[in-house]
Amino acid sequence: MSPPFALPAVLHELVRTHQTFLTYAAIHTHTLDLTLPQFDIILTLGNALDMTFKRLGEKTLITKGTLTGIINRLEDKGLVQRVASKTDSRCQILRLTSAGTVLFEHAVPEHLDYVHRIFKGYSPEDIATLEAALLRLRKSVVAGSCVGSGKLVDGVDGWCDKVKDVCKNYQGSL
Amino acid sequence: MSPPFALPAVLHELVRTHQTFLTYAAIHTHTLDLTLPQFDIILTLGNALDMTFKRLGEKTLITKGTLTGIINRLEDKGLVQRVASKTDSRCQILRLTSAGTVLFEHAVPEHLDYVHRIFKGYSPEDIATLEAALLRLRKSVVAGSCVGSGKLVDGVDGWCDKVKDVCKNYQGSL
DNA sequence: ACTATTTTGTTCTAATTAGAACCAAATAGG
DNA sequence: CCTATTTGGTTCTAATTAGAACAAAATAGT
Repeated sequence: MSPPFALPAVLHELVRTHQTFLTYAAIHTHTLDLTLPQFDIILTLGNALDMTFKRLGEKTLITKGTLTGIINRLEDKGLVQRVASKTDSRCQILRLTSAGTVLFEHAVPEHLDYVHRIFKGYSPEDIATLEAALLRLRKSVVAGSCVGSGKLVDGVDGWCDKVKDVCKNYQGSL
Repeated sequence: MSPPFALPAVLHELVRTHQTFLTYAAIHTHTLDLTLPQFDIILTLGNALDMTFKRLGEKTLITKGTLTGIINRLEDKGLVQRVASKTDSRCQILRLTSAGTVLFEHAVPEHLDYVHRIFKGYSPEDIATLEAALLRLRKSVVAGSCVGSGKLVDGVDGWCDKVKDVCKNYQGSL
């Protein structure tokens, strides 16, 4: 029986599906002695040149305070290096080391094969429909943020901007 | 341009939609000086009697090591109390205090109104379709776990059981 | 009745999360 | 050219995450 006060079942399912996926994906990355965020960064750096912290944060959705710590740990593992930018003294360029590149070339195709198993019974249309449904939901969350004056309750400003910031457009992989 | 190695865009969208929803939901719970996991526990305890740690962990998908810490902090806030079980000395029964009940009665309807804004433009069919699609994805993740012998690579056992454990059936709210 | 196994919640650890405060560098504006 | 503002990355904080190890209690099996 449904309790008298409950979040919509669809949101519960969103959280649960997300958690199940993370658990599944982490099982493989743990065999590489990497956490999911660490692997995500290796994947992102392997696909681009001259990545700054700012760009990496945008692509991986990791906030900058957190990102500094993760990069430190990847540096300690010898997989990532920081290079000072020649054009902006505030910036550092992040690159995979030789070991990081070797890991990228071996582990990423393996991981993608592993992840693609999820969609064994899906048609391309099924995948496109699900992706569109999720995008719609994400846009609705942002739209929900913007109802009214932008204030949820008296005294709480800026929440519309905050959700939009998370939702901001960007290109790139997970 | 799509990078040569990337996770399926639909999974990227799942992660992003989930994060956007959490950010949105947290904006409201922060006005109550509660984090999302804390609020989730208040919501769950307010809807049930005689909740044990085990049952609460199952309903909220919070692992037990984490749950102990969150309950401690809610106890410190005077919102939750532990009561020894009369039937099993290992167990403690978790209940909302008077203050916790007052908070539940005021804050939860407000939060549900806030969350329901997301679905302003959705028909009941839209919501049901999305929920079914997410459930299918979650089941596919579990099915992906079970391909082959249950071993991802040599030396890694039990991952099928691990994902199934996360995916285990249960009733209740988020 | 006894032994072996499982279960419940706690403690502990390493990593991540989000975000504020900070400082130096870059940019905007007059 | 100067002042004000914004930006990029670091440091710091509190909370959460996942999961192993543990001890005591309950259950299973003989």
